[in-house]
Amino acid sequence: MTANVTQPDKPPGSTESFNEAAECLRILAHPVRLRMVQMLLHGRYAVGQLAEDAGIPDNVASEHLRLMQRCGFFTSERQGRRVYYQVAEPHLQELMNCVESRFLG
Amino acid sequence: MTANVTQPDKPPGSTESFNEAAECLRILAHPVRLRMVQMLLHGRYAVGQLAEDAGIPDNVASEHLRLMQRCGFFTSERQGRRVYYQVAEPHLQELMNCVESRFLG
DNA sequence: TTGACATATCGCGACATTCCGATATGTTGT
DNA sequence: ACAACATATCGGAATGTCGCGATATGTCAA
Repeated sequence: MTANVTQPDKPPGSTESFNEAAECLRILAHPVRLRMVQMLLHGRYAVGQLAEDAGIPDNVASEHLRLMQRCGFFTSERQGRRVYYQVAEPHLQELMNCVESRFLG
Repeated sequence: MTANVTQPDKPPGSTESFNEAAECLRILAHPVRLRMVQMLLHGRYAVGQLAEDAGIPDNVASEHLRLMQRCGFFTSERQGRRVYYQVAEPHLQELMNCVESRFLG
């Protein structure tokens, strides 16, 4: 038995779990996408509204939203000409709280 | 006054703040770096130990650690031939809790 | 000083991300 | 049908990221 006195307890977590977590954080790690998440946690917005708020063209906003939809963050719902996005991942609220308390509080 | 009934309250946050937050999350958004943060939140480790734990060469580990040091996550302290890193950003614990509760719980 | 160990740095190729213009699809009103 | 609007998709260019090998720096023991 090799007694390692200094560090006996390594925290658990599989490689696969860290890959998932990292991929999820990578999606979140963009200023425009962060803002969109924050907006959609507070209300109901369509693509054009989010684009205007972020100061970017509509197609770019659409690409960001599609990316976040594909990884499960959002769902979308068409209503007339507009497409409204909404938060689908419950942990986004908690994560955003951490981010806000560090950078916006 | 233009009354927008559906969305009267946009959440606050400057562009600069979102840039900072996104940059910080981008650093965190890597499986090896996530694991290193988790390890260093639980104990005291040197470069070689973290490299072995993650299954990567020492120089690659050193690069990841340097990156996280430059953005304020860690500080380092030489002790003999080894260099020990430690957490310097207090919000890392809270952020890691969020990540763990979502992906490792 | 020499050799072995531990960490850090550099240059480079492979790959991913981001944004843009152009174009396509879907919706509404006339 | 058509035109105007809203969103989505595609190709490509610029930029960034990642991991590697090679090499440099720092430390200890003999």
